[in-house]
Amino acid sequence: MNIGQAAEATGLSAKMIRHYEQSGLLQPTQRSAAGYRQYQPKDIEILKFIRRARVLGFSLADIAGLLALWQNPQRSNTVVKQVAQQHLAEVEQKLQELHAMKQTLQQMIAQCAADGGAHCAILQHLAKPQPLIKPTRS
Amino acid sequence: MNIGQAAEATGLSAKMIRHYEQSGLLQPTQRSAAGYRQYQPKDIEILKFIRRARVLGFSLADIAGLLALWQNPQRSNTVVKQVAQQHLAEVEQKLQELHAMKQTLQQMIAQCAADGGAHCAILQHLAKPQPLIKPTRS
DNA sequence: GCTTGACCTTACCATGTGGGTAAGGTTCAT
DNA sequence: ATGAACCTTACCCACATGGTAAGGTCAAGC
Repeated sequence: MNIGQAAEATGLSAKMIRHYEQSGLLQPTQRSAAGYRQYQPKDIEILKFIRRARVLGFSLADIAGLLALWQNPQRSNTVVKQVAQQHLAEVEQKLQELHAMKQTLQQMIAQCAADGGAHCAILQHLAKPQPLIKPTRS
Repeated sequence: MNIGQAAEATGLSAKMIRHYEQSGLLQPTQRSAAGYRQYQPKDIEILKFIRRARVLGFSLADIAGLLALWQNPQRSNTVVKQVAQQHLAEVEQKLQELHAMKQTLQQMIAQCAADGGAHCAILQHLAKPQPLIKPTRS
C-alpha cells in the first residue's frame, strides 16, 4: 500500500503522514525498491488512531505518548486517563475564553446600529471599554 | 515614553509592540537621537485598542482594518459590524468544535477505570471508536 | 571619568499543524 | 515509447508569540 492509498484509507493527507513519520509518531515504514513508503494494515490502524486523537484535539506530543501506551502491554490506564483529563482541562479552558469573547462580541454587535453612519458602538468599546452589562442593582 | 513604559502602560510586551509596528498595524513612531522608539499618548491609545481587540480574538489583519476604520471620519459602522459578525461566526464555529471534543472526552474519561490495569476505554475508543452514547431506542 | 545594570536596537530561530510548490524519479497502461 | 498519475525530498508560507544573541545607550553611584 502506497502513501496515497494510506491517505485515502485514513482520511489523512499524504503530506501529514510524512510529517507524522518525521515527527517520530510513526516508525519509518518499509520502503519499496524505488523508495516508496509501504503501509501494512497495522500501519493503517496506527494512522487511524492518530487521526481520531487529532479530531479530539490531542497534540502530536500527546499522541506520541498515547501511542506508546497503546502499544505497551504493561501500560496503566491511570496514566492514559491523566493525559485525557489534562487535555480536557485545556479544552474547557479554551471554551471559557471563547465563550467570554462570544458574549462581548454579541453585546457589542447588538449595540451597533449599522445604519451607514460613523458612530459605532463597536469601535467605541474597543477605544474605551464601557461596561456592557449593567451591573444588577445592588 | 520608551517602549518598556509603553508595554507596561498597555499590557502588551515590548516584543509585540515592535511586531505590530513591523506588521504595519502602527505607523513607525518617532525615534530619539539614539534610535529609541518614542511613544506619545495617542500611540498608547492605539496600542490599547489593539490589545482590547486581541483579547476579543480579532486577528492582526482584522485589527488593521478596524484601526483604519477607527481613524477614518468617513467610516461606515456597517463595515465594522460586518467584521465583528464574521469574527463572531468564527468564534461560534470554534466553540462548537471544542464542545464536541469536550463531550467525547468526558464520556471516554468517565468510562476509564483508572485502576492501574492495562484495560483502557480511552485507548479502546481511539483504536476503534464505539458509539459512546447509546442511540435512544427507536 | 568609569563601571554597572537596566534599558534599547536589530536579526535570527522556534513553536504547531498543516498547505503549497518545485524538481525530479517511478510505475503502469496505452 | 509516451503520458498520466504517483512518489520522493527540500524548501517557503501562515499565525501570534517567545526566546536568544550581540551590540548600543542611559542614568546612577563611586
